[in-house]
Amino acid sequence: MTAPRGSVKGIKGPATLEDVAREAGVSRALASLVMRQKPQVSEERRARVLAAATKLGYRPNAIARSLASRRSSTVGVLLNDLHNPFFAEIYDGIEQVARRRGYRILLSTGGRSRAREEAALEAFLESRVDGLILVSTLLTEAKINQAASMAPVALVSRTSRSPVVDSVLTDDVLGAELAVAHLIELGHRRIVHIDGGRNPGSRPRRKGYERAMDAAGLKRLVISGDFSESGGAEAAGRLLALAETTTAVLTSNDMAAAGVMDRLAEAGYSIPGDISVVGYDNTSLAQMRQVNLTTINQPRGEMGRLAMQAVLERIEGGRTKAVSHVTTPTLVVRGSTGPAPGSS
Amino acid sequence: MTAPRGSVKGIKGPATLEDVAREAGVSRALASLVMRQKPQVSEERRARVLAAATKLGYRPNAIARSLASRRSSTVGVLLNDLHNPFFAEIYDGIEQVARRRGYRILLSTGGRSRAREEAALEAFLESRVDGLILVSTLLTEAKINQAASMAPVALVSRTSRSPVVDSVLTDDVLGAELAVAHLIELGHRRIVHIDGGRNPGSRPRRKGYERAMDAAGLKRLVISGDFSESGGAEAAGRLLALAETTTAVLTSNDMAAAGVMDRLAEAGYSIPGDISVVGYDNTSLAQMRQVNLTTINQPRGEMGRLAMQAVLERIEGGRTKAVSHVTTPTLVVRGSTGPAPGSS
DNA sequence: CCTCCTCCTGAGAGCGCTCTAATCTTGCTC
DNA sequence: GAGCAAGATTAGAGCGCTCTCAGGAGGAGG
Repeated sequence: MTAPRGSVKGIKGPATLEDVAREAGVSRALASLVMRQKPQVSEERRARVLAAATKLGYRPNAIARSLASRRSSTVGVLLNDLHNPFFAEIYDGIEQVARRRGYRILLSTGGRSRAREEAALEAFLESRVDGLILVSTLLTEAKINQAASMAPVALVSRTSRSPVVDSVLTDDVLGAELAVAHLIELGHRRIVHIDGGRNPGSRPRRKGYERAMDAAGLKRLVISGDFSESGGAEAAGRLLALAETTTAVLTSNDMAAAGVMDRLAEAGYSIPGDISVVGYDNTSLAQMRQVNLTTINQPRGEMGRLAMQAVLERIEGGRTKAVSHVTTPTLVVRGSTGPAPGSS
Repeated sequence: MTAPRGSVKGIKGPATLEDVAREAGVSRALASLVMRQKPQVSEERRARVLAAATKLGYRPNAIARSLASRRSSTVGVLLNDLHNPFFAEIYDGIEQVARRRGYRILLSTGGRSRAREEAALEAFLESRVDGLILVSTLLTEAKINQAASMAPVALVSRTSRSPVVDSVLTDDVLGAELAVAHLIELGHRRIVHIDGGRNPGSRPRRKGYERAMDAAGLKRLVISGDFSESGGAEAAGRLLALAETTTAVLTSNDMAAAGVMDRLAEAGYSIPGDISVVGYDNTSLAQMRQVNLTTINQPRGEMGRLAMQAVLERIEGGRTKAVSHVTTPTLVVRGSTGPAPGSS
């Protein structure tokens, strides 16, 4: 038994506003006003239209609505990696605001590939999203600016010199400094930084490390890595091969830190007995007791919320001046850091 | 300096197909044929249209296209929890097929709340998605069937008696049996199951546990839990309070297993020395050396791919008979399981 | 009882594109 | 060179909705 679709004659799709209006005995325009909850409709008519809509199982066609109103009420969100729990919480913040304000979210992932991010961006633009949130994107400035000429853009965890793009970031220089200060306080002197390669956010973290090390008069050593577990493990391998005596490692994200810890443990080092490890992001991963990682927290939910709000301010509020929200990172001490060996 | 949008007169938006056609000196219909890569167009005209499109920076309006063609080329994907890495990989599989076949994905998360899932479903339907993939959804059969009357639906990790809905699942009964068999082989006799509460997939896993225990003539003990770390920890707490002597715990997902391990370790038990723990899903979490969890693998990427293919078969192939793909789980032995204490 | 205002209501013109049906070209055949 | 099939191109009618605007219904004021 197939469910009867729509109403009266022949093969008709879902009920349209026209059908509802006819059923209620009013004009299509009036029915439209009711569906959009406009005030200038008499209670009696409103009730009649609503009843008709329910009777016919009417469901507004968002596509037609978008075409006619020239607004899609949709914001495109581009995450570069769904697997990183860091992004899930940013998404939560975005989603929360979107839901409250009646916006839909079109989500895409770049899969850590620039080409795929470009394709996703193009798809967003074709879908005529009203706004765009690019999280830790790999896109070039040029592409971002081009997109910004079509719809408001907010960047998360990525800076931009563009005057037409909003951004939400954490003071990563400070974050890294916090981490290094913590290690120094624990007596560490040989502190290595495994950086995040070309990922956005990687550079300021390295800079914070360098600045803090310089300020303390300590020798810097940076090993290149990336934002993944395997990248961290691989970098740790290279660190071990250097035969440098190191007592602490600052990584540039938690996943990389987990990889580093793996590799070090495998090589027989005890953490934090022999080597202390600090991550970055305070993802759910770091919070797990088995990982128990000292790390730098970024207020992710808040960041997502700020980004969505920034976009909405441009869409609905007409703001045109770029804003940049810089949130403050905090140090979260857990079990992966301890006194430097030999320092009483 | 604001970027000039579109072309000629006044405040015009982005270039339209009409503009392109005019620029190329052909009809709108012809330009449309070119944009849709239809073959019946002479090379000369095709090139002219393409050149005009490039010149004007034309970008097809997906909304207008959807309205006119009555297909959105979009599939809605509802994940119930973005934080569970299990879902990220299913999404990868879905996305991979979607990309290859030219479909967009509209993603929503239910946030583990049925009300929010219902709202998300409604939004999908209003957006006139061509198909729907519900992953481990909390939605009622009635809602699912109603949705299925509007667009093809595929369920992942959730069964349905409905004859109009496709489903992709893992043989969870077998999975749990595999886990129990493994534990028995290691000499365990007192094996407790911490189940997944009302989450889809939880029931067959419990059934597999019960069946395997019965078959071995062992006493069953099920403690209710859920699919989260905190739920696992909490259930482990209740297990400890029972003062039962237990040597092995089978949880119903990896996150819960991590919570269980936390709680047990905190209570002074060594894993797997005193108690063995088995998870379920083989998420990236289980693979981490720090967690190193013996677990049951589900072919997630494959499951996502199958779901997307099933939906496409209905959209494009016109299939109407329901299919149900059952994938085979496998046991992945890691460090969280070992011989039962006392069994040589 | 008529005018002016304030509210409502309904007609109609699109939004940018697809798609069917009709028209126009060509290239062949005989 | 007429006749015609096959291929290339175009006109035109929507898809379902929003939105502007003219016009109608009441009520207050004169």
